[in-house]
Amino acid sequence: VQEDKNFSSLVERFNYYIDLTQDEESLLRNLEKNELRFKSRVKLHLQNFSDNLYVVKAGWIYRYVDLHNGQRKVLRIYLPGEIVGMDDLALKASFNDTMTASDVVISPFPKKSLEDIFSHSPRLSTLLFSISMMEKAILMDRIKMSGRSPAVTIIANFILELHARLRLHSHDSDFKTFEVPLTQGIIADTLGLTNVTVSNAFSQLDSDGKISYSRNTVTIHNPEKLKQELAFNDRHFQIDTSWFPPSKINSSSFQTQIA
Amino acid sequence: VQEDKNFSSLVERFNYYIDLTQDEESLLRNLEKNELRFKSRVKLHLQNFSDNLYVVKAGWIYRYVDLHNGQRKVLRIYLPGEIVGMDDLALKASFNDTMTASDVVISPFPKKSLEDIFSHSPRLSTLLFSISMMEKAILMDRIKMSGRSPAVTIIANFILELHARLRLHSHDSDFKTFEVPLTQGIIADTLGLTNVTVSNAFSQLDSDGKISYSRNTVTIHNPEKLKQELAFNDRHFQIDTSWFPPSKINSSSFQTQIA
DNA sequence: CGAGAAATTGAGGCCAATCAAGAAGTGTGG
DNA sequence: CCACACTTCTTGATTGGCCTCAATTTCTCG
Repeated sequence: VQEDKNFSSLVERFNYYIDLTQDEESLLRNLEKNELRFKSRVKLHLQNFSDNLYVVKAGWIYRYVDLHNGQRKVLRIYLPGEIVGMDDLALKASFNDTMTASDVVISPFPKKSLEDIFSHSPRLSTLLFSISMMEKAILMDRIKMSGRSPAVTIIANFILELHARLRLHSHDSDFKTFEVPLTQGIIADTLGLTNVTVSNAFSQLDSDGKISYSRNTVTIHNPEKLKQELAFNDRHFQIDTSWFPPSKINSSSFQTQIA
Repeated sequence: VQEDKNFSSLVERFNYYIDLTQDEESLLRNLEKNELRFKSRVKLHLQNFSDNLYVVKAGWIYRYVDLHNGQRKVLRIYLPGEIVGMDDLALKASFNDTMTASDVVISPFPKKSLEDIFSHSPRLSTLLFSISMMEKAILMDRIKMSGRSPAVTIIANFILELHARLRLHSHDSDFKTFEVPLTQGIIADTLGLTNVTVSNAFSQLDSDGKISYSRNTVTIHNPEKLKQELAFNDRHFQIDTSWFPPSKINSSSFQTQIA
């Protein structure tokens, strides 16, 4: 768990794509000025997501719904630097439940704070929009997979996606081992499979010498080779920033607002 | 096919959510000032989507990829008022193919034009962002479905989604019959099923008295009841606009730009 | 009217779900 | 440090639904 109070997971992530100006950085840091801490495997009884959003500073969080047939479906897993609630931004109310998968630190901020960004920084707005479009492309990749592909392929793709998302924050160029604080049951509910199938798939991937998984630690033995085999598209490294507006901040009232 | 040159499908759609000012309307109309027409069932050899986006003014379009195993996967179907290419906005290049499902009219505009919107109208930017987030929520609904649900349920949900999307443009309060210019093969490729399964599912839905499908015309006999049965979430009617910035247009250079 | 595309219907095989039981891992209090 | 309860993971046998292959009928449009 991150201990540095001044650390901003959003700034780290956004800085990956564009060089943030001081003003832009302030706008982002403004969203992470408060902190909440929670233990692992607890349900978050957050206020309605129509009022607040939550930046994940550290730890893993997931959102799910209970279906009428008794099954549970995990809709999305949130990693550090991602914003819980953004997906429901357009909705007036959300009926998803939220749980922590590990010890977490999150920063709540009111939806209204997004207005600051949209009103004052066209460039940040554009990046925020582009990141969301990228996440949409990833969702489409998942839909591309899910259509009756063999379970082993689905799981392998899922692991590759986690790998790609985590690598943004890793400074290790040979990044192939990471912790996944998820039970196989949660993974199953994410992918629309059963824990039995997930278990079998992992054994097979292991005996095929592709991915080993034990005690919540995953190792992809040859990430590049596996990506090629599965035609996996690593979306996270490529955002087209060529058409972005300049970084000038609109309106002179800005400085006073964030002060 | 829409014949009125001044008709803007974007304005119609956006006006559903907020009352557009004159300036905002001009910004949107600016995206639809050119027109291209294509016949049904043709492949669109458009310029790379990294440069241009396309507003669908009339007709249906779909994008797909050919998978290595010989299967085809339809990634998304575009209806009037939707923008082809927005999903790849963040990508530097896109390798999806595009086909028309019916006779279509589309309006190309350069990606740079989006910058105008982001730079000059925070309120439109926010709406554009919210609509994209709504589409993301819909994608998640599809993922929620696709996890090993019975084929009949998947198909029924798909039909309900089309119904909800089309209703935005229909002024019929008792909207239950509409044309779907898609073959069962295309539907199958959209949902990750086979044409055989789609056919069987439609027969069953028909004999259950829920949905009838013949000659590309769908009738949902009791939309509200079916929505309830399937716990279908109609996302399209509810966008939370409460936190939107005011409609003022930034920068005095705006009027000259769109003149 | 005729040819090609699309939809229907049927038989057989395969993969993941389900059900079930046992093993391994995790956390707690004595 | 161990004992105990609980969760998670593994392994096996059976079942069911969708895919595949294939033949026929219906639709569409020049």
